[in-house]
Amino acid sequence: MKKIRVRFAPSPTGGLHLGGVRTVLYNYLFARQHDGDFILRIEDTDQSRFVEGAEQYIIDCLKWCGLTPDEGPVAGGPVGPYRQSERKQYYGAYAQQLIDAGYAYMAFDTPEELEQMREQFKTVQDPQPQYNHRLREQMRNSLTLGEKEVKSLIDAGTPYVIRIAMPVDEELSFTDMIRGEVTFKTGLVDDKVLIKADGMPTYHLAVVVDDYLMKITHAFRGEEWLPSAPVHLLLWKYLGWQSQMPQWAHLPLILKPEGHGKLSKRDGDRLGFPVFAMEWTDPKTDEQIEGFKEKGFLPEAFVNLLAMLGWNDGSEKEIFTLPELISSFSIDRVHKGGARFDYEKAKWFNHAWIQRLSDETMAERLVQFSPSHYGSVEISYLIKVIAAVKERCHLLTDFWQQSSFFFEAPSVYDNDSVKPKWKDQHKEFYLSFIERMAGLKPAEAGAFEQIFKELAAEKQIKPGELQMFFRIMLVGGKFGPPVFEITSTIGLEQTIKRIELFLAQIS
RNA sequence: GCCGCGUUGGUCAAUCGGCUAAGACGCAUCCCUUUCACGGAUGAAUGACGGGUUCGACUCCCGUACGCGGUACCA
Repeated sequence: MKKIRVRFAPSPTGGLHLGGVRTVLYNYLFARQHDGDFILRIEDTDQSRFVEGAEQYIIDCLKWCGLTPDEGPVAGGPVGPYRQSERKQYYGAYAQQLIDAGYAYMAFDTPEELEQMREQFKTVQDPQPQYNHRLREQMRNSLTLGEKEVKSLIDAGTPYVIRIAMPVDEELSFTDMIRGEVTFKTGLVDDKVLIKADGMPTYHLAVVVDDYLMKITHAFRGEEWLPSAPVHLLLWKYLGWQSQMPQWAHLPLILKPEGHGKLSKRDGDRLGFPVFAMEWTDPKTDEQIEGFKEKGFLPEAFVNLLAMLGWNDGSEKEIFTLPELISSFSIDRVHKGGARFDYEKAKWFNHAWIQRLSDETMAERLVQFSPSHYGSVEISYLIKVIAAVKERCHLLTDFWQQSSFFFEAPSVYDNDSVKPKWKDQHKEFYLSFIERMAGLKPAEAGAFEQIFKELAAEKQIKPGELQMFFRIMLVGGKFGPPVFEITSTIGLEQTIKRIELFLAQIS
């Protein structure tokens, strides 16, 4: 049985960004495809960084995307607890085991001393000196201090960290599911901290211990973790678990649209598109950050577009449902290179999904999305309206501006487009049009067009020009579906009323 | 600086040695429509560079350049 985990650490500012959701998505697809368990782990490692509500937020986002984990802090499961803060007791013993075996050591250097060391050894060739096999000889740690001194420091309650002792010159390699074989030299990696002075493990120790205890078989993470892979590799080896090491896949990054670096929250602010799945309130600034959900994206489209950013099935198919993704996804078709995010294409996906979903489903979604606009609307009417306007909507928020006139008469008219051409004969035309329509029964709404055209012919006015005016009477401006589609939807009474309203304000 | 990973049109990308290099987004022109869209048609636009290997290289190898990531008691 495969076990695939996804882990999340609450970032200092919170929020679940595109790259994060895509990592979960690929994990999820892989798990479903191989009939494996999909496990959520919350890494609230550092209490000072932990953000209130971040965990629930992550769970809500995943739920919205339809990527609900099988096991985790909410669902529970056999290898819990799933929150790192509740697993503290596990890490210390393993760290001690590493020290005893000579694979790790205690370091008593204060932050100031570390600072000083970096300053002192900084050169042009080595601008960021590392705490590594060379420098550790000169620092205050259990390798350089005598046994007695170490003991007295510990007895005195001196804070210390536990660092891994990276071998001087070994070659390490592993096979990444996406990248193939990747090789590192241990001497070039620093002695990473495993346990911090506050006794909490760092990511490096925590992932390894947790993945082992939880019997994780596969793990996906962002490419930014690749450089620390040798540390994790060594930990698996030193703890004697090498044969049970999970398979890793390092996913390519999602890049800024125009250029340089990873996509960040600030890019969204700057360029006017969301980067989070759902709305997030920054706990420090109280700033509310709109997510894809609030922006008017369908979860189906969101998942679809994310899946295609860095993967495709080799065919021309672009629109995939989640079940289709599960059956077509394959990890070896995931790209190695990062992909720039393109908001225009994202909207195109959403447009495609709006057309794809049934009008009934769209009605439900719209009522949910904007109860203030659609909550009290008759559903059968709403479905008709959706059918009339959906092809011109890219976002859920487009619906109201494309359809408000189906529910209420326009409050402003684009008179600039009317006045230069408006003549008395036009007014006469519409007055007689009202008269003729008044004789109709409400059910004969379909006859409007015929009457309109007959009357235009009688009065010898071009129907095209008349339609322009008619449109503005009905919707207020030059937009919306074909006019007679509108009249037959809003009905006889409304149509007459709107003509009258317009005539009253134009003269 | 060092280490790792990348590099096909503006963007997402197909191609696993036979290429006249797909498709999509975006863009342009035209058609449809006397609205805004949708749709349809057409078009402009791509293998970073230099060496190999090979009958043949976008595809394999080696350099160079460029980009990204890492280089924290952050994840």
